[in-house]
Amino acid sequence: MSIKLNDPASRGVSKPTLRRLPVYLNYLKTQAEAGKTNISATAVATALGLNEVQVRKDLSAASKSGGRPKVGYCIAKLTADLEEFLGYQNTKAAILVGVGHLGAALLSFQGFQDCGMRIAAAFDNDPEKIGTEISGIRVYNIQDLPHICKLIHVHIGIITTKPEQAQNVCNTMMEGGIRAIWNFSTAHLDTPESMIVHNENLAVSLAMISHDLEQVIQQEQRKEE
Amino acid sequence: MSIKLNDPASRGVSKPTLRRLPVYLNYLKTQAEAGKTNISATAVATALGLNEVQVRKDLSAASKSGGRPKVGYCIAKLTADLEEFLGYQNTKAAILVGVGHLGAALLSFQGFQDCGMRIAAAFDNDPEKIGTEISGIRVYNIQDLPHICKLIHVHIGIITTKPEQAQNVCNTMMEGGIRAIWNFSTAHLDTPESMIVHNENLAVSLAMISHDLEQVIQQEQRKEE
DNA sequence: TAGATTGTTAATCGATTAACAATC
DNA sequence: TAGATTGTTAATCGATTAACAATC
Repeated sequence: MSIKLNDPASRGVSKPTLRRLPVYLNYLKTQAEAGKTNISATAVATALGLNEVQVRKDLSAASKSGGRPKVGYCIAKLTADLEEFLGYQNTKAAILVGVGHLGAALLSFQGFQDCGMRIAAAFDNDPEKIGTEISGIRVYNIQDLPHICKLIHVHIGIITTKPEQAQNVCNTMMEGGIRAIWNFSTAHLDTPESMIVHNENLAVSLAMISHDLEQVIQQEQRKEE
Repeated sequence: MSIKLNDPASRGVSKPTLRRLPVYLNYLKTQAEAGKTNISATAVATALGLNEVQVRKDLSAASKSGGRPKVGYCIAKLTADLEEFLGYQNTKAAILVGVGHLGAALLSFQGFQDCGMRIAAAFDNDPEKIGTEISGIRVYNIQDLPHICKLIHVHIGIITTKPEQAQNVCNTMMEGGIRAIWNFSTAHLDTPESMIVHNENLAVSLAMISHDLEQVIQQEQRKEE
């Protein structure tokens, strides 16, 4: 295997850059709504608290139209460029397994459409839930997953089950031809290298917040002395 | 200001390391449940698909008891060390604003306790929601936020409102003495440098998944030629 | 002792930032 | 023209990985 999988660098942007692009996109939308038509990389950097060279580099990597000296970027064009780069145009179907509190919340979340994703079906093993609909999305029996997946040509699988069930669900998803897994459970998934796995681990975020918080508080106590 | 805020390096671990620690911790728990008493950094690295030197460095930075050559780490001790390092012992109170689908899901989430966080109160501006309880957590009027915050000595604020309301909520939280914000809205928050802000942006995750997926699919098509 | 494993010091790699030339 | 801004090339910084010495 010559090209590393999971490596966005193959299309010229680093992972950190890729992470920042949606943030720029979001900011551009607020500025467009505020009635602005042009914006400079400098202004974006200042507003978001980032280094301006970094922003410029990011934008020039993802935008094909580019900006003009003294004028900056046309917000409408840049927005379109970023959306194209991020693939927001061609909507990708996804399935979700585990219709608990979090699963149901994601099914009801309206923001995915704008990012080019649509949850086509949900799955659970609870007979009470099977056959119901949440925000217009039908909940199917988990056993039907491989069959239904192949039917609707879906590549993305979202796991919102308990950690104990996650690996099993993951295996079932692979059977159904799922290529990328968005894992909201804490479980580490064992997958072949070709599988894309993105872990959305709340414990990780919380750890960072707690740690930073402790730093700040300790620092303050030191100051008080 | 001599020491950078928001910089975990001040206690000797880099941000990437800090992100991996909860992942190790989680894996250790599964191994303890499986009846193992000792584990080597090598084994952890292999299981999680990480570089073994990286794991060893991470563990030696966060563990005070350390491992023994040929034996590895005592899982129980290492677990305790990591939990202490991450501050899971002393439970931190948090408040949540925005009791929609996602907010309610977080209120019902049982996993926070294990990570040293407890949501003490929730807030909303919807009269239908104010006064109700979700998983035993009372929903208060957003107007009472500053007052209640000062009363219960809380440092962490969780924002699960619509993006339009996020900045306002953020300001109210600062009034109430909140020091760290866990922002689940897409809005970029404008805060003083001393404020800790952690953005949990689903669009960012989705962008990474879509991008990786596109890479893999394009690569396959190239192969088919 | 031999070998597995730890923990550290040095080399490499990649991302950020600084400096600069180009241009409207 | 002058100045703001773009986009790129070079320097710096930090994290990962490799090499190695220590130890049970």
